[in-house]
Amino acid sequence: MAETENSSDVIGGIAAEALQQYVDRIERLEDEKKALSEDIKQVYSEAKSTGFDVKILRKIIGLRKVEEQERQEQEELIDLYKRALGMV
Amino acid sequence: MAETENSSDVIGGIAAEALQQYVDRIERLEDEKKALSEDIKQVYSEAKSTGFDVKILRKIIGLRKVEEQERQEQEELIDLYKRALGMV
Amino acid sequence: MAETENSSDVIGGIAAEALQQYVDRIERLEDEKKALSEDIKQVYSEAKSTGFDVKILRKIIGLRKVEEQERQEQEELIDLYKRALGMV
Amino acid sequence: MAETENSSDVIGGIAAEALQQYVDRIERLEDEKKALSEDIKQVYSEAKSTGFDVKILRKIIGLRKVEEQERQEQEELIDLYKRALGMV
DNA sequence: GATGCGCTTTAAATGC
DNA sequence: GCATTTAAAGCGCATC
Repeated sequence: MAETENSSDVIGGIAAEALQQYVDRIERLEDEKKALSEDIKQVYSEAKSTGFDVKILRKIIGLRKVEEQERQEQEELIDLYKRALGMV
Repeated sequence: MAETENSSDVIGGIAAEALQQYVDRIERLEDEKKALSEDIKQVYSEAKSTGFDVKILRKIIGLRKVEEQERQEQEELIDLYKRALGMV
Repeated sequence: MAETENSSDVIGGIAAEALQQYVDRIERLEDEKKALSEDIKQVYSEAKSTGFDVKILRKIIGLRKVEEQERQEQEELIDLYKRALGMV
Repeated sequence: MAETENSSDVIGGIAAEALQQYVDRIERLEDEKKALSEDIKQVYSEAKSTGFDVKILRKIIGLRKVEEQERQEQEELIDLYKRALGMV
C-alpha cells in the first residue's frame, strides 16, 4: 500500500476515517446501553433489598409492557378507521 | 387494614408507593435503553446509505467486542493467579 | 374425526405419533446433555481434589473459549471482505 | 525459571501436564455438549417444518420435565418414610 | 409488498 | 448472590 495512507485515506476502497467514526459512534451508544442495563439491574437489586420479590416485579413490568402494546395497537386501529373514514 | 388506604399505604402487605416508584424508575430506564437501540439501528442505516456493508460493519464491532472480552479475561486471570500466589 | 383414534391418528388436528417421536428424541438428547454436564462438574471436582483452583481453571477454559471465538470472528470477517470484494 | 521446564514440569507450583489434561477433558466434554445442543435445535427445526409449533413443543417438554421432577420427589419421600419405618 | 425464517440479542430461570 | 444456561423477542433477510 501507499506509504502515506492514513486514517483519512481510502484503504482498499474503504473510506477509513468515515468507518472509524461509525464504529466509534456505535460503540459509544452500546456502552451507554450497557450502562443502562446495569442501572436497571441495580434498581431491581435495590427493590429486592427493600423486600420486594424481583421475579414478581419483573412479571409486573412485563405485563404492563404488553398492555401498553395492546393499547397502542388499539390506537393504531382507531387511527386506521379514521383514515378510512376521512376523519384525519 | 386502614379504611383510607391510598398509594402511600401498605396494600395486602405491599408498600404500594415504593413499588410504584420502582416500577417507574425501571420503565424509564428501559425507555432510554430502547431509544439507544433505535439510535444504533439508525447509525447502521446511515452507514449503509454511505456505502458501507452493514454486515461487515457488524462483524468488525463484534470482533472488537470479543477482543475486549479477551483482554478482560486475561486481566482477571492474572489477578486470580496473583491472589492464588498470595501476591495481593 | 375417526371413531378409533389412537396415537397414530390425528388428534385435534395434531399428528400424535409424530409428536410423540419428536418429544422422545428431544428428551433423549437432553438426557445425554445433562449427563455430560454432570461429567464436567465431576472433572472440575476431581481437579479440585488434586489441588487445582477451580476458579482459575474455569477462567482458563473461558479464556481459551473467547480466543477461539476471536479466531472464528476474524476468519468470518476475512471471508466477508473477500465476498464484498468479489474474491470468492 | 528453569531453562528445561516443559509441560510435564511444575511451573510456578503448577503441575502443568495434569492441568493440560483437565483442560482437555473439560473442553472435549463441552464440545460434545454443544453438539447435543445443536442436535436438539435441529430436531425442533425438523418438527417445525413438519408443522408443529416450536414454542408449544418447548412448553410441553418443560411441563413433562417438572412432572418428572415431582414424581421423583414423591418417590424420594416414600423412600424416606420407608427408611424411617425400617422398611429398607 | 407481505410473509416467513433464521440469527442475534435480551430476558428469565436455574444451580452452585 | 452470582454465573451459567435456557427461553423469548426483535430484527434483518430472502423469498414469493
